[in-house]
Amino acid sequence: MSKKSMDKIMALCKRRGFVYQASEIYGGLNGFWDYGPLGAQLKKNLRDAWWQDMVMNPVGGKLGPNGEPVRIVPLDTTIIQHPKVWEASGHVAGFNDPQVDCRETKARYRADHVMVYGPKSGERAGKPWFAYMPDSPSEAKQLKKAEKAFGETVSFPLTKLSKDDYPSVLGPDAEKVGSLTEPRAFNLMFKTFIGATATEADIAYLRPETAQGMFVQFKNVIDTTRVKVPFGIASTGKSFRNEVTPRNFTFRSREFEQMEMEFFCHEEDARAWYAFWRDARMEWWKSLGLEGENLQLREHETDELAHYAKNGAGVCDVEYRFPFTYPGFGELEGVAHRANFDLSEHQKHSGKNLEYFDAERGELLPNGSRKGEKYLPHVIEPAAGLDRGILAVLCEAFTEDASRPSPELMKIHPRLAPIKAAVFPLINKDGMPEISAKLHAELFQRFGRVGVIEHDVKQTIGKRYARMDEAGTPYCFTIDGETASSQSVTVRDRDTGAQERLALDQVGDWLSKKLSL
RNA sequence: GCGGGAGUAACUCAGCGGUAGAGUGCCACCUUGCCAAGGUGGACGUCGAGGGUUCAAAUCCCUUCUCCCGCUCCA
Repeated sequence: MSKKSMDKIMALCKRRGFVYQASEIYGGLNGFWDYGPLGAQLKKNLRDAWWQDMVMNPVGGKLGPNGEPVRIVPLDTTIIQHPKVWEASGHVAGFNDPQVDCRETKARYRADHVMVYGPKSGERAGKPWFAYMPDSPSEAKQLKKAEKAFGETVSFPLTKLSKDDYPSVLGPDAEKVGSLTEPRAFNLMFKTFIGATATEADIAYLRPETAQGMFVQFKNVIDTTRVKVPFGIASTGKSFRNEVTPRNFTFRSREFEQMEMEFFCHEEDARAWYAFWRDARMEWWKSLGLEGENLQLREHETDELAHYAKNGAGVCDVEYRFPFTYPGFGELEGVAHRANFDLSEHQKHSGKNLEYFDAERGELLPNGSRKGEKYLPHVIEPAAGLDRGILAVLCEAFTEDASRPSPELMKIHPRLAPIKAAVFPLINKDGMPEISAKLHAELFQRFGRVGVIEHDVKQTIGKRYARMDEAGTPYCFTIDGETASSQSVTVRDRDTGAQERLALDQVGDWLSKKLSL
């Protein structure tokens, strides 16, 4: 897959009603996307699949590393939380990524990523600081210059310099000294006001992730549901980030939907649960048709770990090879051991005790019970992007086959396909439309709760098949000249175009089996 | 946010100071005998938006918005 096919995928998404640009008639809005009729259904199907496999019947009934069934409860929390939630989570500080621009090369850098070479002696003697980006060609180049200027050289982060030093910095690829601007903050959280007066005191933020709602309500869930550690809390919902540059179709949007689960366990068990969820989540994406070399599991290197994940059991990403990342990969879901960072921060900022009392731990008492242990559970967090999942499904499904009369088709997994099947009369006369209408009504009645069953009598059969190919409909049932006499129909497979005959009264059962219902 | 390119029908594009066009798609009717077939007719545009120059602007100038490519970012 290449960039070129991404254009075709986007065109198909618009043409068939999967994805539209938000507010399109007003010129669109950068970083915002709407889902059309097919896309909205596809998105619901993916969200439902997650809910089914994470909440209602976690991991398909597979036992956890403790030998017990996995227990997960759902939660639905607000988009706007108390502003202190984001101070506790580190988002107020962490989302203020200061950036520096180079006036000469027009490059932009994150201030905390830029490093500087200076003299070991501390005496610069009018010579510049030599800035560089680690692991870029500028590193060796600047080191050479710095050694020539200072002899013995040391490196440190750019942010250690004071404001007055910036005019003396030589930018990573710059020729002239002093081309770097001072760091400027870009707050990535959407700001809003609570109440109609809209004063500074009323400032609140739209959540940048759903996770914090689950940590904030951890104690309520423990106190009201009789769940015992280990267990999980799961949520789906919209989150918002003022991305500097939304790009790549829906991949990086400013408003997006997450499917997150926080799994709470004892610190000793964190490693086992981390491995369990990492593998389970990878398997889940595979089960939806993202198989093969376009899907990979990547463990993070220790130096790229987030603030909450240092020294943990690990962090990894389930990554998909999108056409626009090819030959690289882009993140679909992150599985992180967050330790007890979030609970301990909320405990600190709220002043409320969030410790869990575990009656099954601690020393054995003479009466056979245990003394119990109080602790802040550790968290394994599988956090998936719903919109990214949709995008991966669309990219994976998109298939070009020049040998077919309809060269573009969407091989969407039957579980996710927005339209599950279509019913057509071969010709719109000779009694065929009457039979097809009846079959459609039957199927609609039976399968309406899992997806759409389409009925179309207009235009040639080839056009109708082609439309269903692009919509990703896995099966088409066609009433033909033989149906009336033999009480049978043909069923066409979307992916192969192959047809077989089925008894008319067996169609429902056949479809049910194919959809694994 | 910075630098480069582009916005004309739902889509792909032509027109580049003088009455807005084509193909595809869409809708209706006819035709139909398994893979975007054919015929006839029809609907759809303040030429991305706002301002300016001109007798006259899709066309020239300015501003702005959006998209694409880089920097950046990670659900």
